[in-house]
Amino acid sequence: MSESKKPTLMIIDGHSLAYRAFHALPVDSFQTRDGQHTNAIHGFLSMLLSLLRNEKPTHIAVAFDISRFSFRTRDYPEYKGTRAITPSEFKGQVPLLQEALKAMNITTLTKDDYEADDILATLSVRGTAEGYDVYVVSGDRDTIQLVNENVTLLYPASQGVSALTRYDPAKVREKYGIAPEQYPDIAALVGETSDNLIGISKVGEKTAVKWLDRFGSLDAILEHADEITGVVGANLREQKDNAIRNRRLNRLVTDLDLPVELDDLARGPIDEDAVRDVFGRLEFRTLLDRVIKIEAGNGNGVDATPAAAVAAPEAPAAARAPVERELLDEELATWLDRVTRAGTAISVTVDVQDGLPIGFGLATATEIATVAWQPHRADYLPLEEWLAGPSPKVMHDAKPQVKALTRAGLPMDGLAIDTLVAGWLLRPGGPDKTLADLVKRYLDETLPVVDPNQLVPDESVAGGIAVDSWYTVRLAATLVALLDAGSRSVLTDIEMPTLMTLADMELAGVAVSHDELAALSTQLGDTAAALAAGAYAQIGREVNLGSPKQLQEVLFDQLGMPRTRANKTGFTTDAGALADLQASNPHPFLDLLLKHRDATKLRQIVETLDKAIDDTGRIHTTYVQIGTATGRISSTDPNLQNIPVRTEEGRRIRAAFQAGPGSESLLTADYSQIEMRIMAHLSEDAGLIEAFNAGEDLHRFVGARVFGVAPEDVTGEMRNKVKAMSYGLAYGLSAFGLSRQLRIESREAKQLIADYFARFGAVRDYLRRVVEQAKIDGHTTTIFGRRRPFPELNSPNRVLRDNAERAALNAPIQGSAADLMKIAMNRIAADLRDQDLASRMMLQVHDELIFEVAPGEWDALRAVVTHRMETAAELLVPLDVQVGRGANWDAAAH
DNA sequence: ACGCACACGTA
DNA sequence: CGTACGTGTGCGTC
Repeated sequence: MSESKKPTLMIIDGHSLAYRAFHALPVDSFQTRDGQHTNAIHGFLSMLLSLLRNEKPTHIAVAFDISRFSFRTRDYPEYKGTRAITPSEFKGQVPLLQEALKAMNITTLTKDDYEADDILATLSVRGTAEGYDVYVVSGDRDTIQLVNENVTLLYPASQGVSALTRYDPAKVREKYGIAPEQYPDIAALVGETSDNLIGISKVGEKTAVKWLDRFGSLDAILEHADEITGVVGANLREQKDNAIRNRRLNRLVTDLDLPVELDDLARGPIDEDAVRDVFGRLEFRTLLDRVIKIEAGNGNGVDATPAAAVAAPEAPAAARAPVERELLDEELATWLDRVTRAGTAISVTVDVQDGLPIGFGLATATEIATVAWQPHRADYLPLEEWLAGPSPKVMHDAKPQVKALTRAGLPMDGLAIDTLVAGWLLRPGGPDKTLADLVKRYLDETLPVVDPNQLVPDESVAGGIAVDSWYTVRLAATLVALLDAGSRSVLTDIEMPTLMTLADMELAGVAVSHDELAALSTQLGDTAAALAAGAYAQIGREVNLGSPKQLQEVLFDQLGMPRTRANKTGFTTDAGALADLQASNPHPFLDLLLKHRDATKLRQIVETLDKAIDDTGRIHTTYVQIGTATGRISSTDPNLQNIPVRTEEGRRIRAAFQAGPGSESLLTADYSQIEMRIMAHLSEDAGLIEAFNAGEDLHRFVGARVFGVAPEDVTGEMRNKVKAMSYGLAYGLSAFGLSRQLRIESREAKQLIADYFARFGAVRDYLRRVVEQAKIDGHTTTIFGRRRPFPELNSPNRVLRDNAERAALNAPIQGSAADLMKIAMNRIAADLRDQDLASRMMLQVHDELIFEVAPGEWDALRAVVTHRMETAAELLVPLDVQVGRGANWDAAAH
């Protein structure tokens, strides 16, 4: 009757748990006198001893991976391809751990060409067959499939290895809503980031479970894929190969040929001498005592520790941050002095409230501390001096913190690493937007967060700014190790200075006239209302002109117009299609609708801008430094990088951006044809280089070559054609696209491309080369070393691959231009400081900068700006900068 | 309240 | 079937 009569088999995934321990425990705090790191061994053994004491297995084995290569990587080379390289501090600990296990008489198992998980699966099946209670201990979610009435999974809690969650079938159902054996079907659909298995787009756990409930299995889901509606259904049909592959790879092998029988795994007496020897070398005194004690309890049946029967949970090991202390008065100076002298990296997190600092979290890898801060208090002087000095600071998402410090009159210097930016350089366009995201991905831990709704802080959750700092400083080390030299120099030489520059620009803001915007809004509103009334009169009823759905009814049903290009919800009503309709089926409604669209769109922009004006009459955008995959910055809240310029009406909005009080004018400076110049440089095309060195109109020069006429004989039409071609090149334009844009026959477009490349062949060679090299490297690289990964270049899905190819040929061009501009901005900002100029950089629109000119500084500012922009890099062609001056943004354009 | 699709502004 | 973004609206879903 008693369950304890049944033998208990415990099978542990050694690599996965040791690796978790490695990240959970500070590596610096666990080393022997001669420098051997031991944190992974310590964490693993500590957990093992708890398991032995609490679960009392009669049989036990620990499985290890032999290498990162297995039959799965042969099947799918990208399998686990995104895993960070194993740190050397970890690798060295594995053999020592195996030695310690041997001394404890615990069998370790490996199997060539398979993973530890497969060993776990095989033993778990055998154990069940032979009547064992089985415990599987693993940090790999794939092992959930092994759970059943006889098999329990012990899975490390997010924090590290000190707490294990017990998964029996009921627990699996509670957590995932499915039976354990269904888990691989879910995982196959959703994908598994840590294994680099991409699932079905837009399908998360919820959707996958819903489908599984409806159809019963992955196979059935795929069979009935046609019955699933909407975008996810389409994605499923398109990407079903992903799911099939994932399912193939996440199926664990249960019939491995292993060199042991279960009987061989019975626990036997430890080799006490060997244990003393190994533990002695590892300098594990406390652990040695625990091993001996457990052995005593195990060996003769006399339990020397009755308390163990109560099964008090193991005290949490150091899987969490060091104990936090608050630094007061002179402690602060002493602490900073000691830590700075030791040369260890310091992370600081500024507690920002309402845009101002109210406290600080400080951390090294082994210590964390908090400091409350109030203005004008002498006790904080050491901290303020440290902040203002060059001592290297490690931060996460530093920009808002730097801004808060600046507002409080605390300048900061010495920003060494922002982990948010470093993570972005590793995976630009990736999903990691927060500290928690990065901690999860790179440390494989869960960032503790204090629940802000909790009135009484939960003491068991060690969260807060000091803990954030501790995670940040550990993260920084991992990220820097993962960055290649080029990316590291981009981080240090370009991005960190840019962060400081952007902080100043955001604080400066730009003066915008509310009066002008208000007048414009009223006028546009009136225009829109009149246009709408006219449009309604034309169709004899009122519809919502902003609703594409209703417009489709009007155009195609009521007015009987020919159908336009299809989109997901029917037929497009975009401006291009409406213009085509107007040409083929003229109708007053179309014209009124288009004009109404223009007016309402502009009014919407005006309204958004007006709302963003603060009480000093300025708009402060937020630049998102990690906002793009190419290296550009983006702008939000409001976006000041898409202010209209092409139409007369639109330029009236620009005119509302003005030189603020106390300044004499605005200065705009932009790079002319920056991307074409970069293409000339990268391709080394002699013709294109000559075009830029000749100094005449680029498109006229190119047109003359392409059409074989003298430059003065290049017609406007010829010029337009080559202009479209030149711009399209860097985007991967096709003959089809070119013919559509220029509204010419595709035969003519093909001929134009042929003629173009006949004269500028090196450009074509370069664009091909970029893609080929990216396929080999897996990434593109800018002139300055910025990388963008392109895993989809080798995708079997042609749409995905073609899209990736176009993005890949564009990335070095757009990215190098972005690098250039950032370098120029940083140097200009430095010059403004060094020369004590009061003029301020305010806006950046990718290839354009806008400054507010302080009285009397025009000449000095113009000189600095043009010089720094022209010399940001030495290319094979000159960099041309156009400068304009005016009372507002529109007038300052040239 | 939220997410998606559309449409459209910029370089 | 041309790259890179952000925002507002409508509309279906929650």
